[in-house]
Amino acid sequence: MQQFYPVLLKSTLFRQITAVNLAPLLAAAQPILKTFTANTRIWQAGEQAASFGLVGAGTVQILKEDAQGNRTIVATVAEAGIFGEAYAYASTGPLPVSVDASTDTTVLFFEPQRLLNLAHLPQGEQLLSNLLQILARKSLLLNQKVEILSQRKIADKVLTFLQLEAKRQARQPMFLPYNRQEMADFLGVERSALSAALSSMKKAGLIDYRKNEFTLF
Amino acid sequence: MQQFYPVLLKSTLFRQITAVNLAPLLAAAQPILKTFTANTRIWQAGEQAASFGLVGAGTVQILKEDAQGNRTIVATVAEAGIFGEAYAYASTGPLPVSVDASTDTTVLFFEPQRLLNLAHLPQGEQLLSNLLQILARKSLLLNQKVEILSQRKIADKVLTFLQLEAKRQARQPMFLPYNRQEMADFLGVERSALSAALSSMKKAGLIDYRKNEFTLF
DNA sequence: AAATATCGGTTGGAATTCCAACGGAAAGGT
DNA sequence: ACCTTTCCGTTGGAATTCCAACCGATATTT
Repeated sequence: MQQFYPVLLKSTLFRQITAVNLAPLLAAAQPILKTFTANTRIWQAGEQAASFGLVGAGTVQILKEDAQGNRTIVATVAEAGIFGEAYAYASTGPLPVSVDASTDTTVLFFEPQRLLNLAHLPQGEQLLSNLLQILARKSLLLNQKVEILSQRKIADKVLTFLQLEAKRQARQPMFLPYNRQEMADFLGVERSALSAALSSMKKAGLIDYRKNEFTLF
Repeated sequence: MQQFYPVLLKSTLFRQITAVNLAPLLAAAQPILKTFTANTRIWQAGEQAASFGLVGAGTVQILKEDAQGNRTIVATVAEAGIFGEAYAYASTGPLPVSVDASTDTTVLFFEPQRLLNLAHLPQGEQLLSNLLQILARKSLLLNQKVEILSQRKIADKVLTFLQLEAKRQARQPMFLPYNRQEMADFLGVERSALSAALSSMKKAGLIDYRKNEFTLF
């Protein structure tokens, strides 16, 4: 377990926890450590998620599989990231998504209710505060995504997206961590339609861009 | 304050808290009680939300105001409901929405970090568990909304929406708490286009409905 | 009961987006 | 340098949605 201390200390869940307090917290939290080889399933949609995972090493992918068997990557979680926390604390019904190890992976599984008992330990409240912050920020991000997807025209989706992104990065021009296809997927539109909308907006003087570097006027 | 005990006891925040434990928890949480007359502003978009509110009496509305001054009702919060918890615990930037009292209203404002100190009190952990559950379930609801809005065709939005609703209500037929206009707003489409899609889906034998009573085949 | 308002389905043309295909530019591999 | 792959803008026709308008049915009001 000690081998994962550096990863844990840089995770959002253990943010601001000092090294000396980490061991007692972990001793009380009693995470279960499991390893997975590349391209194996960690959780299957339909299971009950009684715990949530922290990626100690490797990378996992959250997948949505529709009735026809089409796979969609919902999210990628890298080292020090956590997954399943919303399902674990909502404790409502089976998982609607599956989780795969995309590389050789080690996951620390935490029992949600056990973390609540840590409040009396040194920095136990910090840990709970981190957990609340993680869930709260996820809600805000999803709220923003809903706001974008609620726009009916591609140009409006782009503008809403860029306005939020400009606030987040607090600088112009901004660099988007997406290529056109990924950006189109995020906005819920066709890549070619997005390209057309972007060049028309550039022509109209609303925005400027070159590759992933965008300016909003 | 005692007058609000019945409301608090039926709120999701104090769910499962017994009457005898309520007073000590409130004494430590020290919510600030404020009253508002109908149609007055509680929070203005742009402010920092340092606390979150629990509606002790009345009803409040969460509003989004765009650059042109158009108001959109994002949510309505009734007695015993809470608002602003995600912004309070995310502690990230100014409010993107405003909050109005739609009737004469009393609000209890809680300091987010103060609730973390309650863990050692009787049922203090229950309170934190409730808080985590509230945030977690909000994330799941938003996830579902994103899933619906990501569908590009109205028929697919309707099907996704009805499938999720059928799971939630666990019975057929199901009753939707929306009229057509509200349903169209929720799905992010035009009312007339929704009506057309619904009747075409009924003709195709995919669904059946009469007013708000829907069946999914 | 009559008048009024609300709600939901329909319709037709305009606007928008999808979809498949193509091609040039850039990046990566051998 | 050559080949291959990936990325992105463009194009044209099909499909879908928007938008305004209209209508009948069903409440609601007076």
